[in-house]
Amino acid sequence: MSDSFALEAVDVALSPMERFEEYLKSKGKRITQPRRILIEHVFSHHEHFDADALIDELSHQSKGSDRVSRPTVYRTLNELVESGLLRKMEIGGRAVYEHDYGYPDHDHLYCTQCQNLIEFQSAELKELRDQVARLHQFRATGHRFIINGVCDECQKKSRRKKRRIDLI
Amino acid sequence: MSDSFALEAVDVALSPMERFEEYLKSKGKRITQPRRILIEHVFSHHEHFDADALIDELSHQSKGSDRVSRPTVYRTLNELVESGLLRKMEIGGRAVYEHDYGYPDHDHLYCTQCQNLIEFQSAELKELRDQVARLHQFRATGHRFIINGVCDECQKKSRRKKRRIDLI
DNA sequence: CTACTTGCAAACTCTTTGCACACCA
DNA sequence: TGGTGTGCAAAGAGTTTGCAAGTAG
Repeated sequence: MSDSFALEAVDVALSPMERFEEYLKSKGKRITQPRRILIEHVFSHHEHFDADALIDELSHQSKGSDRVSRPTVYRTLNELVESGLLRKMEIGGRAVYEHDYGYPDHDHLYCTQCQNLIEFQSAELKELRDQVARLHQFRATGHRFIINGVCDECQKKSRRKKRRIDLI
Repeated sequence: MSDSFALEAVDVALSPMERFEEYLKSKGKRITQPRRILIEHVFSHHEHFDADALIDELSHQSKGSDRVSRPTVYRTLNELVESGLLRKMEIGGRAVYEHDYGYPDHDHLYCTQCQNLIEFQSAELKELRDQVARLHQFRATGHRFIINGVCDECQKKSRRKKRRIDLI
């Protein structure tokens, strides 16, 4: 899954690993090898991903040293979300994760053809959100805004295909 | 699940049942008893609901005359979405449906405490959406905007509870 | 040492599908 | 009558859980 890399990373004092260790300590949890492997892996790429991809990469590989089991992948993903390192969203019935820590707030364009998520930022949206919330005496803690449609790439592909058909 | 009823229904020429019959005919599908029961039931209340609620109400009841089986509930829900009568959204991993036909476009505030969906309309949001899409050469076909947080009701409840604890 | 973690297998939830019978047009 | 639709049971996808063995602190 390739993404748009238009957004700049935010400067953060601690690395994701360090931040996760803080979180674990604060909860009386332990810094274990599987947790280390998983977070290392997750923060080495900057993409949207789902649990299945992670399981393919970490669990299905036969070499034993840096293998992480399916349940541990799920358990750790939940911890990463709870600790604020990852953001989780549901698209088409499955959970999709992305970096949250060290990454600016943003929303997404979702191409229903190629399934790509394109990120964008909008200050106006945040204002609009708070304005709506205020109007309803609602204490907003977050939001999810996804614009569905067809990305530039896929539109071009469709046009090319259509032209080919027209020639017949 | 009780909702806010702030939104006015839009005038439509055909009843949902009639509209669905049109759709079925156009697809060479048949107007059957289970489909009639389901749509009648769905459009008699004006609430957000999930497949499970419908199955409880239509499938688990033992009396045989207006019973609809689980698979037929799912099959018909998909047809209702495809025909434009219902809108489907995913919240917390499960599908939630609401009336689309004869109901204005809107978005939602989602209370993470009581799970209620509160509807709101915003023309600005639509403009914002189209503006963002244009900027990315994206052909927008729809969007989903959900503001998460705590509704007025639940904030009041929390405050009452907090006060009781403070008194101890 | 002791409580927290892991991996395995199995359970669970939600949704879809194969198939024989039923039914609408 | 012929093709659709239905209900049943069972399969699937995605995720969680119980438990015995392993390991961090």
